[in-house]
Amino acid sequence: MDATIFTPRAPGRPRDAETEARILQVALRLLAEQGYSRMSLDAVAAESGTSKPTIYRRWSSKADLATAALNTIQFAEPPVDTGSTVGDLTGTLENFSRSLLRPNGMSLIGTVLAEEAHTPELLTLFRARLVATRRGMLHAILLRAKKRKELRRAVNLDCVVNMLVGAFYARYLATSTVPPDFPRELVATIWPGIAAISKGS
Amino acid sequence: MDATIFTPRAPGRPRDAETEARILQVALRLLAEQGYSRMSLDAVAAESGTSKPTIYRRWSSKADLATAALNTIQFAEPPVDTGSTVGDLTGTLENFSRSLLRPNGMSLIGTVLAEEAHTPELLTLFRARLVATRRGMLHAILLRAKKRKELRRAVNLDCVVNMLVGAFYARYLATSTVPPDFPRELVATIWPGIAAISKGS
DNA sequence: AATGGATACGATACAGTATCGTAATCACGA
DNA sequence: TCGTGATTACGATACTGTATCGTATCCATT
Repeated sequence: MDATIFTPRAPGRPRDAETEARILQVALRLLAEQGYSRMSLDAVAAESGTSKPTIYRRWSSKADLATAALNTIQFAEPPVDTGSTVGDLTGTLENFSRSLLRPNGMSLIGTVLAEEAHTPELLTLFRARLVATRRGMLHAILLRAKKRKELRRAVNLDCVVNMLVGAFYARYLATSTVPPDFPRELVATIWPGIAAISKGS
Repeated sequence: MDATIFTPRAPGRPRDAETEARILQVALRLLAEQGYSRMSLDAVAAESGTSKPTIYRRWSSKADLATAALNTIQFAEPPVDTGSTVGDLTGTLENFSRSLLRPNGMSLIGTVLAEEAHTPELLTLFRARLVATRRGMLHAILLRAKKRKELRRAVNLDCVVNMLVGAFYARYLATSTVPPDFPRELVATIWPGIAAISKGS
């Protein structure tokens, strides 16, 4: 009885799913490379080997296409599990660092922030799909550690997450680079301040 | 013999210095509100009560005007000196929080990041004028503390600066808000990890 | 006499729509 | 099995209205 099982009749020529994927892929790249307002649908159509009407048949506006493109970003990285809290934090941050340093990773963040006033749905979606996911992973690691009594009771987990994640933004804003051992250094710097028992440095 | 002492001849009608200031002020506001590519010179001219040729007589291009506008941001806040390292850090971060929450403070950061590929001079200037200044103040506070033996010897000061500053970016990216006691909480969270002697929590 | 400012202009780019001929898929009938 | 028509998607192109950057022309000011 489920319409998704007995495929409902499709009267005419079916849409090409590959075309759809190609458009979204190009749109996401241009969004990151050039920012929202510089991303033109003419360019998206040309680079994806299609045409504007084909795009508008699928998405109702530029903003609609942009959010759909953002929505295709998949969070492929599985949760890290190294056995130790420090290792899990470091591993998760290393994944973060890689995705941030992907070409135009920071530009994409800049774009959604810059468009907050004009196209707020971009930031909303970015939050729900990427920011929240990443923060949730870090938060889960810290919460587990807290339940194991590895952390001081008074530690504000959100505050720690903000510092760990934000350090990458600050570093990039200052230098456009992030060294490979940055995640390890971050964890090493913050751990003595949040760990339950302060052993020797 | 110095031309700046004996005012040099002014051949024609002198420029109005107030006009210049008004243009820059409007340009900076629109840059933050709408982003670089949406900031139109027509709007700048209209809102500053002047016209485009008047703008182009002073700055050679849109990018030139935008960088000049960025360059007018003054770092009025004096260095904080409360007598204690924790107090200085907190006070400096509170200043930071205020400037960040000024309307469109984060949008401006987003714009310079998003424009990194297309108009890199914005990010370069933003770094030199604002990022470096703020980081320098925090770094100085930490370095002074280190010389007073208040910090562990192994602490990486840059790393701490990145975490303190970055936490604001991360928080804003996640929620678009920063609570008033955020600076205090940040310092409270990181201090036990970097202080030389760990006293009771 | 030389520069200031304002209006108007040219050139270009963009979002979104319309049209045209073609290709793909289905339903139906021979 | 083969063909025919109906229906929808497709790429290509052109178009409309608007926004934009940067410049030229004109009069006012000093």
